[in-house]
Amino acid sequence: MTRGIGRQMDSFKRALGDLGLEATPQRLAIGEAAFTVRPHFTVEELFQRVRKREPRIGRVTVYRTLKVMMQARLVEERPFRKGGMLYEPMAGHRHHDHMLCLRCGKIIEFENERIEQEQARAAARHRFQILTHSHTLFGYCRNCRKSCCSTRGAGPGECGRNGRER
Amino acid sequence: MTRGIGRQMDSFKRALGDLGLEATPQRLAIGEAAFTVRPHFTVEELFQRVRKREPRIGRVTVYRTLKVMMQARLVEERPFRKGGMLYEPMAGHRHHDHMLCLRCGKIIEFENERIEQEQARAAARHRFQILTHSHTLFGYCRNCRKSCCSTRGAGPGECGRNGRER
DNA sequence: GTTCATGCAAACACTTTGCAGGTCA
DNA sequence: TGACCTGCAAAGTGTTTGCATGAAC
Repeated sequence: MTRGIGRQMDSFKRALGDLGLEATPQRLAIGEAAFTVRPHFTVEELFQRVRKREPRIGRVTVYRTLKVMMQARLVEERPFRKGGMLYEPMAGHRHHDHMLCLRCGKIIEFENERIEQEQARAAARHRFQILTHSHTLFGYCRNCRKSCCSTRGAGPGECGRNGRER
Repeated sequence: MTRGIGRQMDSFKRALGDLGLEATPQRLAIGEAAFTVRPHFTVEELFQRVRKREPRIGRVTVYRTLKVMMQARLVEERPFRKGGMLYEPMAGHRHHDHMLCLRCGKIIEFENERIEQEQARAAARHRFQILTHSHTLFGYCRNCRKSCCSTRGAGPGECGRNGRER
């Protein structure tokens, strides 16, 4: 199931038009890859995927196109990892937040309407206009907390190396 | 008012001892600077501040000491900005989350007990053990939303350059 | 032929690593 | 002397920029 990639591509093409940019084969290939690759991807993953179809494409074009897609709000940038962003396509997704396992790197999505409401209320109280937000819980997932230290006080990194750290 | 820097330094010294590390003048200077510099600082800011007192200190030592302080949970890393982390001392602070103005770079702290509760509930539902979390709203602060476009759909960067972007 | 987009290489910013020298018991 | 720590320089990583080439109207 491709969760409406046609519609997402249509939005993308429309966005390109709106911004006065051409729908080049490279941009379309990048868009298609971004909408079909796994839901949280790095630039490098996207690049590798695009390369399979368009071997002559450059990393730079991926960066530039991603920036366009962000402007059009078709993807969002997530500052999960120290070196390098994770990207996430927006369309066809309900809004959600994330739990990130520090050991195995697993990403769990969750949604909570009450948090969204409280968040909006807090912003209103400060006359702050929210454009986007990022809410991420870092810790250990169901599996990793078993095989690992289980006291709350212990910091990550004390249980041996984890999948995402180096 | 220095919000208990003596106590924070004590915790730091204890943490160094616990980790089998020596309380060298460099480490202590970095600790002191970290606890007295503004509440969200970059490595560079901390480095410059430490340098005033200890001109011969190196950037590397700042990085290394910051890592120790993170292990001891005396500071936390915040992935607010694209290139480079922001650090925040923990002790003497009640827990809070952040609103970050994309135009002027202003950081507003807020706390909301109900969000914390819901967050804990969501984690429990997934058997996820939270070590830390990051909850940040990106948008425009009270002042910048006035002098700027005010439609929700417009993305950052369309209103002229902002303070933190380049 | 002009305009816009691409892709290489280089530049850039942040962080980590290798290693020689320094400090202190 | 030995253990640990520091600081320089270099390497590593992710991202952006400069510029010559290339494609499309």
